[in-house]
Amino acid sequence: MQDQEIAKIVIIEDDETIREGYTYLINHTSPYRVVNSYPSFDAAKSKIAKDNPDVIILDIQLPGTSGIEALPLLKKLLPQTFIIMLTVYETEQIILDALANGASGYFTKNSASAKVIEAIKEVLQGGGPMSPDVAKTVIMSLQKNPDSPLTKRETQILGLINKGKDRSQIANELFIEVETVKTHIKNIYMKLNVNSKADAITVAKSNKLI
Amino acid sequence: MQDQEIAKIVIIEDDETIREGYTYLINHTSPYRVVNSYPSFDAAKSKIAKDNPDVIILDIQLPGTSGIEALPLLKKLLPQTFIIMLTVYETEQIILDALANGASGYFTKNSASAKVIEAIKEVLQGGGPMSPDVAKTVIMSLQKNPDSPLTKRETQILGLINKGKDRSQIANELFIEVETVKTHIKNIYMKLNVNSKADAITVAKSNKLI
DNA sequence: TGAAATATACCCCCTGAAGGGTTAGTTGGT
DNA sequence: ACCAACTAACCCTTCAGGGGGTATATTTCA
Repeated sequence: MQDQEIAKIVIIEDDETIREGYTYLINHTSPYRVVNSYPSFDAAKSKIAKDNPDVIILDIQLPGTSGIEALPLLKKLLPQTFIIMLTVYETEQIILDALANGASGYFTKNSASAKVIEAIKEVLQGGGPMSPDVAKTVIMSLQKNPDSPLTKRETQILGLINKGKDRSQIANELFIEVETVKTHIKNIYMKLNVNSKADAITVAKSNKLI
Repeated sequence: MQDQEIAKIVIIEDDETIREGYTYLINHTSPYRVVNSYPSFDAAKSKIAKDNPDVIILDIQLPGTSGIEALPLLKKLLPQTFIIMLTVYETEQIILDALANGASGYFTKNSASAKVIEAIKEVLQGGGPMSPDVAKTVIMSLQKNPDSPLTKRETQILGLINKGKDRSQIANELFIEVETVKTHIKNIYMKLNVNSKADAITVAKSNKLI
C-alpha cells in the first residue's frame, strides 16, 4: 500500500455484534476503512482478493475453516497482507500456532478497543503487536528452566543433540574427544532418568532445559 | 510485593546520563521509586538483594558481566523480581537469549520514555511487555516458511525426527510401516539436498520448514 | 477423465552410531 | 583441602541409519 492511501481493513468474525462493533469503531475513530467483513473464511475466500485489504482482522473460532487453517490460505491469496488475530482463545499452543502460520499480531478480545486500532497502526509500520497477556504467553514459551539439574556443558551438548548432531559432530564442535561426549551423554541420561536420545530431548523440552 | 506498597525499581546501566535520566523520569512521572542504580552487574551483585526491587531495568552492554550473563544470576538472587531489558541491541539471537534466560520484557532504547513506565506497570500486572520492533523479531522467529517444498506428511515426519524420534517410533505414531517412513525420509533428503538427519534438521530449521 | 502428486510398502546391503559399564586425571571454586 | 565439573580412555553389543531399487494405491486437480 502507498502511504498516502487509506489502509483497507477486512474483518472475518462470526459474531455479528462484534463484527459490526469493530467496523463502526475503525471507520469512526481511526484513519482506516473497513472495506468488507465476513462471518467466515469460507464466505470470504472467493471475494477477499478483490477487497485487497492491507490488514485482516481474523477470529480463530470460525464456522467451517478455522482461523488457524485459514491463515496459510489467506497468506497465499494475499501475501502482502498483515493478519491480526483477535480472539478469546489464548492457550499457548494456539497462540504459537497462529504466529507460526503467519499471523502478524495477536490480541485477546478483552483488550481495549483503542488498542486494536493501535495494533493496526503498528503492523502497518512493520511492528508485531501483541496484547500483554499474549506477549506473556509467548515469552513464557521461550523461557528456560533456571533450576536445571544439568551442568553448562551438559546443557550445551544436549542442545547439540537436539540439533540432530551425532557424537562425532559434537566432539568436533566442542574440541573434545568423542569418548568425552559419550561420558557427558551418559551423565545427562542418568540425571534425566532416560536411556535414549529421543527421551532425553522429550524430557528436556518439557522441562524447558534447552 | 503488596499492592499498597510503592513498587521498587533498580536500574543497572553503565551510561550515567541514561541511568539518571530514567531515575528522574520514573521518580517524577510514575508511582514507582528507583531505590538504587548501578553502572554494572558486578557493582550491583553484593548489594542488590538488600534493595529487594520489584523490577530491575537491565542493560545488555555492561562492563564486566554482560546483561545476558547477569540474568540467571539476578534470577537466583531475586527469584520474584521482574527484569526488563532496556538496550540498543536487538539482533534476533540476543533478544531470544535474553527472554530464554529470564527477562520478563524487552525494550529498545529508542522507545518513548512513557512506554517504559507503561512496561513497568505491565510486568507488575503479570504481562510481558515488548516494544513493537522486539515483538516483530520474536514473531518472525516463530514464523514458518509458507513456501515449503515438503508435503504435509514429510513436514510431519521431519518434525518427529526433530523431536529425536527414530524410524520405528515415527511409524508407530503415524500408524504406518517403518519402510514407508524410510521412503518419506529419503524423499525429504532429496528435496533438502542432504544425506543425514542432522543436516536435514539444520536445513529445515534455517529455512523455517519446521 | 486422465495425468501428476502423494502416500504407502517391500527388498538388499553395510557401516558405525548408540547405549551400557568402568576407571581416572585435571581443573576451579569455597 | 575438598567437591563438582570436565575431561579422557577402554571394554562390550546391537540395530538404527543411510544407499540402492521397485511397485502400487490414493488423492488431487486441471
